[in-house]
Amino acid sequence: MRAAVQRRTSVAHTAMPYTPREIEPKWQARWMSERAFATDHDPNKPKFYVLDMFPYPSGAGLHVGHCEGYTATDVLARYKRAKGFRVLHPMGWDAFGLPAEDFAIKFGVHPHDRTQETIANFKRQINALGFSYDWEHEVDTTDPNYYRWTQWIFLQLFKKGLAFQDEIAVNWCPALGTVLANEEVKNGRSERGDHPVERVMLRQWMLRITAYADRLLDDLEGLDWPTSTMTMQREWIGRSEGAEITFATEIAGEAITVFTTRPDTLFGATYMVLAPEHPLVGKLTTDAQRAAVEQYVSVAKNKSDRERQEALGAKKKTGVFTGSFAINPVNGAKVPVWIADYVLWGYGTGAIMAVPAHDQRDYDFAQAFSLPIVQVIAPKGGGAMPEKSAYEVSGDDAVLVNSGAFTALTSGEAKKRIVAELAAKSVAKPTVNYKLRDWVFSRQRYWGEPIPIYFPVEMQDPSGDPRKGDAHTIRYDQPIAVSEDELPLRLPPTTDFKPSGDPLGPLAKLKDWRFFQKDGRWYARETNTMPQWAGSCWYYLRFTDAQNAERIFSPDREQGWMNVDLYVGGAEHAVLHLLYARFWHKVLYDLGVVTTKEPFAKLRHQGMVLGEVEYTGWKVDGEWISAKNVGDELDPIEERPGIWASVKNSKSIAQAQKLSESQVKKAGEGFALVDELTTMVDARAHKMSKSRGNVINPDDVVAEHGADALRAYEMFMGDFEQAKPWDTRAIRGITRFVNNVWSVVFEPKEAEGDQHLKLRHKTIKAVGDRIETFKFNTAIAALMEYVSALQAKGSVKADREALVQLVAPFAPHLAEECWEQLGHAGLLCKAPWPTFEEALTIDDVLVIPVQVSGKMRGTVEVPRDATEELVKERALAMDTVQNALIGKTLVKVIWVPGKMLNLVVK
RNA sequence: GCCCGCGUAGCCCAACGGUAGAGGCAGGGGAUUUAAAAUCCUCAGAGUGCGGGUUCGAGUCCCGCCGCGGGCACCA
Repeated sequence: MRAAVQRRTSVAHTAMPYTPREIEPKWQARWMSERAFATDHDPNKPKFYVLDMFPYPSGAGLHVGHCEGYTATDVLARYKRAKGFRVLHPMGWDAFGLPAEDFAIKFGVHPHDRTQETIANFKRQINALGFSYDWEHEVDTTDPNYYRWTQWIFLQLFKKGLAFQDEIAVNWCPALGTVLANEEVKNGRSERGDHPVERVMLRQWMLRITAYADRLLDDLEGLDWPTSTMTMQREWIGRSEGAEITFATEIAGEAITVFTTRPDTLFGATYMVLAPEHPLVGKLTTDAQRAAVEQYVSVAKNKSDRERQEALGAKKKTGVFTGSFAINPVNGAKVPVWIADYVLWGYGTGAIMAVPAHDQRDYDFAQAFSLPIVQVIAPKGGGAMPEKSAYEVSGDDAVLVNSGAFTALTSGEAKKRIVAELAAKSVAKPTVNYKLRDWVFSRQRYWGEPIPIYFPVEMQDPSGDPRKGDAHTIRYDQPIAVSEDELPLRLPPTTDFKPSGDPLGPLAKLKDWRFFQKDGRWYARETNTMPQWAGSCWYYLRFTDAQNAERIFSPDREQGWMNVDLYVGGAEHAVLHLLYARFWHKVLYDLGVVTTKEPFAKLRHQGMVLGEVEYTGWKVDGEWISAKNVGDELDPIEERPGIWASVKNSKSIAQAQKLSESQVKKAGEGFALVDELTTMVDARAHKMSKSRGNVINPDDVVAEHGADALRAYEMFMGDFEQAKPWDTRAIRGITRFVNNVWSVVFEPKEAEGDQHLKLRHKTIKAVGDRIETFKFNTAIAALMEYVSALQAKGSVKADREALVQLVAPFAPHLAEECWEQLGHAGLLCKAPWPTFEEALTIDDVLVIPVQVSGKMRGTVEVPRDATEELVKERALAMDTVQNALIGKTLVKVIWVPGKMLNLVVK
C-alpha cells in the first residue's frame, strides 16, 4: 500500500517534469512562427534601440563571453518591450576579414562559402539561446547590398577630400601579406597572429580622421560611457597644446621648426634633435660628420618597431651629432643639432628643442652624450629638486630661473609671454598637436570591400593591352570615383587568394577585372580592399532599415531610431571600432545623412568570462617549488603537456602541474600543497584559450542544463562589467532555481490568503530597478528569495504570475511554458510588465539598530513612523544599552529616521 | 613607468557613510532511499589585502603601500 502511494506520487512528479530540451525548441518555434520579435515601428511609443557589437562569425563558434553580452541586451530588450517601448534589437555579421581568407588558402573553400557556413552556425547557436533578435533586420557586411553602401560612404569621403592617397611608411606584415593600421600593431608585432611587422613606404588610401580630432574629443562629453573607455579615447586622440618655435641654422634659409608644450623652458634648450627621417638631416650634416650620420640614419630606418621598443625598455638612447648648430631665438645661444630616433618623424614637426633639465627623455640623452644641462625652472617658494632626473613640473607651482627677462614668472605665465614675444618676431605660433594619425585604410587582401576607385592607364603603345602586360603607366595621381549608380563594385570571383607579397594585393592578379576600357581609353581599378573596420563603422545605421533596396536607409527610420540607446560589447573595442564609427558618423552628420552627432548614447562592456579556477603547482626537475619563485610564463607552445615558466633568479625552467581541489589546502593568504603546506600553489582563473584547454562551449552547456540556465547563470555569475571565472558547479544553483520556479507553477501549493503581498511588490520593484541599473546578479538573487518564500509558504495566483513575468527576461522559455500553464493563451513576451505600489514596498515595522558611541548594542522594533523619542525610550530600556552607559554622560543623539540611533557618550 | 578597475567566509559574489550577508557553490548534521543521484530541512563559517586619517559611525570617503587584472607606453 505504502509503495503504491509512493509510486503514484512519483508518477505525478514525472508527469510534468521540467525538460528544457523539449520546451526550449517549442517556444523558439512559436516565437518564430508568430514573428514575436518583429520590430514595432509605431512612432507613438517611446523607442529603445539596444545593440550588441555584432560578431565576426569565426569558425570556433559562439563563446560564453558573447553569451554574456547578448543575454544582457536580451534582458533589456524583453524588459523594455514589456514596459511598453518599441524596441529595435538586431543582430548581424561583421563577416569580412582575414580568418575566412586564411581558411580559403589552407583548405580551398571560397571565403564567401566559408563565411556563410560560419554565419549559419552562429545563427543556430544564437537561436538556441532564445535571444529575441529581429532577423528581418539582419545585416551581413559581405553582402553586396550592404557593402554597396559602405562603398558609397567611401565615395562621399573621397569627394570631401577625407579619403586620399599618400606614400607613407606603413606597417607591412609579410606573414599576413598586408599593411596594418597603427592601432593593429602592438610592440612591433601584429595584434592578429603576433607576426613581425616591418616599415616600408607604400602608396596607401588614408582617411583624414585627424580633421575630426577636436570633435571626436569634445563630443565625448555627455555620453554615458565607462570612464575608462572615455579616457582611452581621449588619450588616443592625444590633444596637446603648445607652440611651434623656429630656430635659425647656420645655413641661410634653412630653419628648424620644433613643437613644444614647454616654451617656458626655452632658455634651457641646450641642444636640438631631428628625427632620422627629417629632410634637413642631409643639409645640416657637416662633411666631417657625414659618414657617421649616414650610418646612423640607415640603421635607424631599418630598425623595426620591435627593436625600437627594446631600446626603450633598456632606456638607452642613441644618436649622432650633425656637426652644425642652430640659434636659440630667445637668447641667441648656439645649440648643437643632433639626430636621434627617440624623436618621432610622425609627430609634431619631427624635430625638438631638448631641455634636459626638465624632460626625462632629453635628460637621459644628455647624460649619454655629455651634453650640458641648464636648469631654468624651480619649485615655487624653494624646495627640493630631483638629483638624478629631470624636474618636469610646470604650471603655477613652478617659477622660471636663469631665463633673462622672464625669470621669476610662473611657468604658466611664462608660456604665454614667451610665445607672444616670439610670435611678434614671427618665430613662434601657438599650435595644437594630436597623437591621432590619419587612418591607413587600404589592405592588400582579397576578402574585403573593393575600393570604388580607378585610375587612367597610359599605354606606351596606344594599341597595346595592359592585360597582356604591354608597357603602361597607371596614373595613381589621378584617382576617379566609380559612379554611384555602378555600385556595388563587386568582388570578382577567383580561386587564388594567396597574398603574393605584392602590395597591390591578390586582386591585381585578376587582370580582366582590374583593367577595363572606356571611350577607347584604358583604366585600372584600385586593387587594395578596405580594412575589416569599414563594415562595422555604420552597421548600426543599416540595422534601422536593413532591407531597403533603394537607399542606405530611409530618413524616417534613422530619425525614428537613432541614436543607439544602449550599446554592449567588449572593452577591446574601446579605441578602434568606437573611434572609427564615431568618425564616420560625424561625416554622415555633416552630409545630412544622419541627424545625431553621436551614434552611441550609452555604452557598457561585459567583463571577461574566465576559465574555471585552476590550482597549479610548479616543479623543477621533479621537485615542487613554491609559486612565488616562478617568474614569467614562457611563450605558449602548442601541444605541450604543461605550461612552462622561468624560475626567478635562476636559469631553471618550471613546469606547471594541474592540481585537483583535494590536492591543495588553504594556507594563510593562498593555497598550498595538502602534503607540503609550505609549498604554495597558484590558484587563479585564466583567460579561456584553446591552448590551455579551458574553453567552455555554450552548446555543451545548453545540452546539459538548457538555454535558460545558461542565460540566468551568465547574469548571476557576478557584476556584469567585472571579469569573473566560470564555475561548472555553480550552475547547479541556477538549475535548482529554475526547477523551483517550475515547481511553484506546476505543483502549486495554495497559500492561505495573500501573505506575500508586500514581498511581491518589493520584488517587482527590485527586479525592475536592478535590470535598469545592470545589476542582474542581484535581480536574480531577489527572485531566488521570492521563489523560496513561495515554496515554503505557498503562493496565490498573483504570486505565480508575477514570478513568471519577472523571470521571463532571464529564462524566457521556462517563463512562456509557465505562462501557458497559468492559463494564458497569448505569448508572455507580449504581456505588459507587472506593476507595484510604492506603499506596499515599505515595511510597517522597522528594526532599528542602536549604537552607543558607534558600537552596536542591539536593535529595537518600532512602527515605521516612529519618532526619535520613542526609539530612544525603547533603546534606553535595553540592558545592553544601559550597561554601556554606566559611568558615562550622554552628550549627543544621532537619529537617522528609519535607519538607526546612535547614543554618543563621554 | 603612467592610467583605469578590483581585493569582503574555502569559492563566486551582495551590502544609499548606518545591524558586514541578499543570493549561489562547496562543507557539517538530519529527512527521504535497498543504495546512490536528485530533493527537502537544518547548522556552521569572515570583521572586509596592509598602515594611517576624516567621521557620532568607514567594506564604503581621503592619503600611503601591497597583490591581481586590463590598457597605454620615447607623442616633445
